[in-house]
Amino acid sequence: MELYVNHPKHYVAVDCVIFGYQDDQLKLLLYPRGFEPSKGNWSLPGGFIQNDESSDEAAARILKQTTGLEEIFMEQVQVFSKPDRDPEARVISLAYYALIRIDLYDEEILKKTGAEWYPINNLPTLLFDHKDMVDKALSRLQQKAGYSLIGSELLPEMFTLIQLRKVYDAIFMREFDPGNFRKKILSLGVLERLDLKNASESKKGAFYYKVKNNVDETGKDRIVKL
Amino acid sequence: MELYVNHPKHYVAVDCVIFGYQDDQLKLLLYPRGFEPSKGNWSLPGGFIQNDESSDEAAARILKQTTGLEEIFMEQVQVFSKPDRDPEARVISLAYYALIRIDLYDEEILKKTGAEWYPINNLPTLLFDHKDMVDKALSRLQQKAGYSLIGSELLPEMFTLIQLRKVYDAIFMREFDPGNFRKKILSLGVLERLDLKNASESKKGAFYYKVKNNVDETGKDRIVKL
DNA sequence: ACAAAAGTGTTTAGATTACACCCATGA
DNA sequence: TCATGGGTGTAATCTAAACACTTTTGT
Repeated sequence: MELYVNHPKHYVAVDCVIFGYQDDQLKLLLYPRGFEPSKGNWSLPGGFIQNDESSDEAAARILKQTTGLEEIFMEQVQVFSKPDRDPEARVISLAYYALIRIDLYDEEILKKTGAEWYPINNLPTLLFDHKDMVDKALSRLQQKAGYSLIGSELLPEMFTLIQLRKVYDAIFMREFDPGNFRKKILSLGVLERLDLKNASESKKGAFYYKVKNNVDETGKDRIVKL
Repeated sequence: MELYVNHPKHYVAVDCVIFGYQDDQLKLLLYPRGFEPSKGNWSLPGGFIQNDESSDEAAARILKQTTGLEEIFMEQVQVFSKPDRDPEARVISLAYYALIRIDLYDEEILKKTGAEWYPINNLPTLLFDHKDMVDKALSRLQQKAGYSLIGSELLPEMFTLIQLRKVYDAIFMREFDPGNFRKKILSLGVLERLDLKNASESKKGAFYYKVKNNVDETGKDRIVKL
């Protein structure tokens, strides 16, 4: 049919805000841009949506290519579409964010591509409107983390409540009260305590927990008052 | 530069979930689809993003075309991009939602196009994935209305607290306690009471209120516990 | 024994909820 | 005056926040 034929087509890109957690800090995976325009700026990993894939699939593909990881939590942020946002061509871009475990990240890729993990509080100048994408992605992450334990995606399968609290400290850029945080999280009923302690970070040792299977964490109680 | 040239281009559409409020109900503006495929289904008003406009501008343009209204509250919902969502061609669609006053809506347009206002609880079969768009838009609206007085966009500039409560009843599909709702809303400090009463809906008459100018309503207190 | 981190308990302030009650007015 | 919605007040409950206290263990 000829219905659509009078309308323009556009390049549609996906850019990924990839969050990791290391050294008590929330970090972002960035790539050096090796060509003009804007050579020298850092950029979010991205790519173009192909004919046979949805945007979710494109985002997963790009994440796989840039980190080696699959089956990762990802979520749409929003579309960035100012006609001149990329001076080279009209590109409509859809931002995603992902939460990954830096300890699973393939170090080889870092070396090959020159990618780096930057602390969220100390980012270099970013390409185009990528800083806006990061800001929006962070506020989405905060929102989501406010009513689910999504922050645990940044940690290994087993983690202590202290580790989890520090992740939340990093995500919300504030310090949660240890006692209150523990009580609040446990009251959600989505964590399972293991018969195993982490002895490496203290003398007494802290119990490991893991997220219960088959638990729909969202829609339950609020973790952080927003 | 030839960097992008190997990648496919796509039609990018904007579809608008247009909410209105009438007869104590939340309603949706729908268009009859007059041609195949899916002739007879109802559809959200939509259009294609042009070369010189952002998606926000496209959404505003489409809203203007279909309702005659300008400067309306609109917000991105999300992208729908399954490769086969439109059987006719690969179309990536970005859903928006808007809140308009039905009383300002141009009746002429209804007659010309066959458009109709449908109660949100009693929708006909919708085109493609438009039902998903509506569901997602509604939950975004609820979320936003949960921490701002955005619901007042559905009412005239002056409204009584009873009218506002009924709008919130419709948005959240539950009944708020009259006394508690009133206290909560007033405690936000974003409404200004006028020296004017609405005598048409009761003997005693209820004071009109309006949203204060220059007040950033968001980020304040929560209205509805989610 | 004691320092240091893990974990528990207590107290207070504030918010939410349910619901009783008073007020103003037209018929 | 009385029925009807508009508007206020209050007690019971729940939650968040601050912070003191107890437990465990390596040195």
